[in-house]
Amino acid sequence: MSTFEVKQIGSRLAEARPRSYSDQSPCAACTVRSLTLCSALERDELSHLTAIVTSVELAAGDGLFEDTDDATHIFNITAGVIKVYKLLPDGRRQVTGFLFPGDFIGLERDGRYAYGAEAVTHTTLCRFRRKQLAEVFQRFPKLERRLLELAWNEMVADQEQMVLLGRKTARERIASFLLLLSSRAVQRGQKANPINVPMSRNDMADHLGLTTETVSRVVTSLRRQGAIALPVPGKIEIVDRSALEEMSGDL
Amino acid sequence: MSTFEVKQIGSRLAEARPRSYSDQSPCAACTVRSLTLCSALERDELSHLTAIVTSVELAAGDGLFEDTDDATHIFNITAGVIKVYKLLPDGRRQVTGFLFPGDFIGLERDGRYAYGAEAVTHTTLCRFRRKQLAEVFQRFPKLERRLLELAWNEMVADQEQMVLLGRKTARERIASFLLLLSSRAVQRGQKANPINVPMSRNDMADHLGLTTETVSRVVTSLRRQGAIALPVPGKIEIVDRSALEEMSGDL
DNA sequence: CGGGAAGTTGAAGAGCGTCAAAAGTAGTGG
DNA sequence: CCACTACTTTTGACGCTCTTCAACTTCCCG
Repeated sequence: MSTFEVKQIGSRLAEARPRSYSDQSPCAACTVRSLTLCSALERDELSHLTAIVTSVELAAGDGLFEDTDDATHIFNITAGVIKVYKLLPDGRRQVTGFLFPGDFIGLERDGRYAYGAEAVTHTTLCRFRRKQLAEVFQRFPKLERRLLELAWNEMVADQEQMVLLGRKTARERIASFLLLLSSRAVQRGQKANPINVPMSRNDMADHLGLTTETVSRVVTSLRRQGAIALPVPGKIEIVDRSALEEMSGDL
Repeated sequence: MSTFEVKQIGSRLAEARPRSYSDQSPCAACTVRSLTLCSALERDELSHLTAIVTSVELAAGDGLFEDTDDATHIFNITAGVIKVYKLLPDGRRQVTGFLFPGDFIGLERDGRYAYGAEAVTHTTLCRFRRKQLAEVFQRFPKLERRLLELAWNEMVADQEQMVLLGRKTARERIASFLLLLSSRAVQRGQKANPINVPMSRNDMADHLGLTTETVSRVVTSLRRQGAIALPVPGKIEIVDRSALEEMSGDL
């Protein structure tokens, strides 16, 4: 399946039901509302958002946008996992973040997106046109305050990631990353232990400033030493959490 | 001079003239207003900010706050350079950013600062109590919008830094850093060429995920190859900009 | 001047990357 | 249901960049 093909699927869905939303108010049933922008509005105010929102659906591997695209929209993940990345001209890639339900995507720089974004798993998103969202912001300043909070949270996470990339060893990076995935799962109301790790070794490597081979070796080493277990591909079980925590370098 | 001692100096200045500000409106004469939060307000509205602002002055090497301190204030640099950093328990340090006039400091996490902050050069700052600033925000939502813009700018910069830390070689990191310092100087209305590099090799290293020795070696190498010159300590002249740009990896 | 910090330079070593190949996994079509 | 293919992951051997450790030099500030 080509990336282009599934992008089309996403687009079709998007065009398919822009209006139905303002009637049904799907946001009222949204499971991640408390995590995201929309928590700033009361139930009866949500219609102002539903009126301008559009649903987008992506299959695993689909691109959402590239950093060369005009930053016309902002997205909000409702289900699935998205990776955002930056490329160097020679092809080196840095995955600057993995985003989960409730997270916002669409950082802009000079009218273009500040990064590329691609679905790691099958994903659904809420799509807002920037201009329209700005109008709603005019009416509800508390939305802007909420967006500011979300931005600050992300900046705190970015600080941590810089420590990881600048000062941690390969083993510390993997341990930190697994613990982070676990705690983020808890934040979203999921259980902490068998961690969902839907991204490939290569994506992990590009996120942690390593190579696939190193990630593979370290993960194997952690398994052999009994800190983690790999029951099925895509899931990692934390067997000895305190060992992982010590290895993370943060303690 | 101990860090504690100069902190006292800063504090004394801060207490010394909290009131004089609302009379004189120093913000009206502020040279970096266009870069910062205050650009969101008209001249006659500035009094609402000046009423709650306090001046702080730091000598080079002084700490502004540590990540264990209660995040009671937000600061705005008016002159000088501040470094913000995070420490690992074993002492490894990551300088997550160097901040210049117009930049904001005081990111919070769970009521504490998200990082430590220390003056690189002699520095002056505007200090706002968070609670009081929040009240002014209530009245002028456009301040929040401006803060959101500033936060987004910083997030864009953080993305770049992650690429640098995760995927660039030592040489590319140094070249990128020097070019960034140069372009940031231009943003603040200074000239691009003899770059002010007030931070120590050690600070640079901790910012770029390297060691002092490596920074020193690469800088020497760049000088020998004629890309840069070191007329005086603390200044670096870009002799061959396009060579630096090629070396940065971004082109 | 003089003493301590900052910066430079050198030699040796470690950690991670690179290259290569094998093993495992998933999707496809007969 | 199985075979075929393509991709991902794992494992191994080797090499290189950057770190580490150490000594020396330069630069400040008293």
